[in-house]
Amino acid sequence: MEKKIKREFYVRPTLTVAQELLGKYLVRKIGKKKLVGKIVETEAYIGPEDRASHAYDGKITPRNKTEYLEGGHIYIYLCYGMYWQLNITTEKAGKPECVLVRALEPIGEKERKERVASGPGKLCRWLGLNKSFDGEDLVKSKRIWLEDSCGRIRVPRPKHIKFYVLGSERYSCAIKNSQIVATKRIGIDYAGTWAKKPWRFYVKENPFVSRKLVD
DNA sequence: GTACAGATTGAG
DNA sequence: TCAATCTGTACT
Repeated sequence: MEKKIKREFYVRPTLTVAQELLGKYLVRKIGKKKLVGKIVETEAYIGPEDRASHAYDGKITPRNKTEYLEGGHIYIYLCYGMYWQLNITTEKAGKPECVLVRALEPIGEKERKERVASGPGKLCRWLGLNKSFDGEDLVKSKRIWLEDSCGRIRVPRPKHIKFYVLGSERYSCAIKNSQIVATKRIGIDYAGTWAKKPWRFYVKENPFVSRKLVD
């Protein structure tokens, strides 16, 4: 039933993963309820060379150590003292590369219209993510993972109903190349020439991308 | 121990 | 345009 995305997907070049993550479904299970969102915006952070990366110059600290895990793990940290930032590691263990998930299009009847996950901080707040997810393995976790499609969505329900399915609508999972927009990354102007790299990717004209620099 | 910046957000 | 808010990191 569930088709979790496997390790091989993540253990690849970061720029490839960052683009192919667009259109994938992030599933978060909280008790019996599931929250699902389609990834519509990402940013790539590439290892010791990338001045904007927390692993710049090979730095390893208590905060960023999970960034060095094998692809498919979560690296999460607190920013500005109040917002968590969800990153998905890529490449082999020891390579500190990751993809920052910046925005989700909520899937489900009620949330569908609201921009509750349009921004890296909002997204973590919506999904209830925090430090306890640092190092979590998306390939094995029972509380958060990714899927290629979301044909059947279970949504929060009254207790007396076993569960119900929201429509039978199937969403396409792959975003065509022509639908992917690449821009410079947000909030890292201090990174010199690295700040200019077009390593932010989002789905063209999608209303759920984060507020800044929308099309 | 103390200082300070930061991969943000929402209100004004 | 700006303040909220606090951890990690660098320095004394």
